[in-house]
Amino acid sequence: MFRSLKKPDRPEIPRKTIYRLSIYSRCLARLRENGLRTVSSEALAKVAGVKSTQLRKDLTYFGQFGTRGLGYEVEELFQMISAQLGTKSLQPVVLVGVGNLGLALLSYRGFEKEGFEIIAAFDIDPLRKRDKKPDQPLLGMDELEAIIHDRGVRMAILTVDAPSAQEVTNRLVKAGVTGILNFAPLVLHVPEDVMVNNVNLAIELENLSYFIQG
Amino acid sequence: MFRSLKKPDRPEIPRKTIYRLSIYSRCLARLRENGLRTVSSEALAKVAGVKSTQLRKDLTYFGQFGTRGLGYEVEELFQMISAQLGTKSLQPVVLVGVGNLGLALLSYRGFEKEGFEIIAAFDIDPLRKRDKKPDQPLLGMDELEAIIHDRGVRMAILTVDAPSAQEVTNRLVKAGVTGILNFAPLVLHVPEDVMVNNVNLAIELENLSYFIQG
DNA sequence: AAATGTGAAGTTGTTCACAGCT
DNA sequence: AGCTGTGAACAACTTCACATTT
Repeated sequence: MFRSLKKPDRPEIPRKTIYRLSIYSRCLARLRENGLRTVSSEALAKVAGVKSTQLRKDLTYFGQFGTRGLGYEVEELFQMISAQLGTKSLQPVVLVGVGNLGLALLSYRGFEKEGFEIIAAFDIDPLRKRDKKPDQPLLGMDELEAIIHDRGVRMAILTVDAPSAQEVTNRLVKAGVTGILNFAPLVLHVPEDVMVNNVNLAIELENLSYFIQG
Repeated sequence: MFRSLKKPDRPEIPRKTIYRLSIYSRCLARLRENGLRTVSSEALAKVAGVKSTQLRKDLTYFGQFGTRGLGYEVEELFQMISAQLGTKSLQPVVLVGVGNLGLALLSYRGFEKEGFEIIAAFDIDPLRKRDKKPDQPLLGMDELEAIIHDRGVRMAILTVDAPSAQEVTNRLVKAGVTGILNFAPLVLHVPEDVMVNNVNLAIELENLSYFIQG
């Protein structure tokens, strides 16, 4: 993933720290399932794949949560991170562009578990025959604005093809969306107060390919 | 995306520069399609979503390619970047884990266009009924090592579920894979000379959600 | 005049070293 | 003794300022 046009909210906390918070949160959930009550920064850092000093530094942005000589309480730390990330309440999300990838994401159960609900999907041709009928309502583009307004949607997953991506983005932004997870392989231009996270699978592969020596 | 356990190959060139090279490459391809012969760093940077100084600095790691007062030749710069990224030859890739997401990636035409070919897919249950029959051979896990050896595969896309991800990774690494694009939501542990690029969609959403103000 | 190329300055993020609790 | 919390040192990356070329 790479990000474009940052919004400098809560500017003191590094972007990467927030990113790692999500990782810590998942690791803590696993530790908790395994019945662990406390964990040291060393141990948690290991499963999260970072250095222990980095983990401790990351946490200091939010306060002090550990007990010296002992470590952190798994449950308490998990709750703190959830609160910070705002993953305690379910967030409505729309998905635009129901091709292969969009369809796969609609049936991906991972989102719900993490506090997001795809409440509707939109496509230029909602009636086209697809491999599978999604569980979510599949609507035409003309209903986009109404649903976003009515449901107070602020986030969108964009899986349309490159040529229409900017135009759809403009509509999303106008309708009130301020966060876009973009799978289209191009750089979206958006106002400063809108945030775009890009996921470009071809670039990830290309990047791997370079570093493992072409 | 985030990266774990870097391999410091060609160490002088920043990781992020390589990442942006992929973006520039796509922008140049578009400009070329539109019939442009030359482009200034200012103009290219704009479509790539970066500052022009950054683009120029990125390019200096590889040499001098521009003409002062004029700009860059689109075709020449594109060729140079392709050569650097090693995207001129087709790379064989395997995909492991044919669930919803894996199936979608198998039909994603974007990879081939960018120089990667998924030559085979593997699943613990290749005969299970799926929404769609992939174009690539869908094989059982017992054939994994043989195919990797025979075809000289060095890269893998990992779309298995979290519990089996580490075990599958160990097999991939043992068989000779040195680059893994990991979609499983956990941190893989691999030897130093193996590179993992992680794509975690839930984390991307969570991250957006934080920055747009939970 | 217009644009590149680049050393130096600035900014951001990471790691060290160790003081300070329990 | 063991482990957290953190200022200070360090490293990586970005931007500036401007010399240089066409």
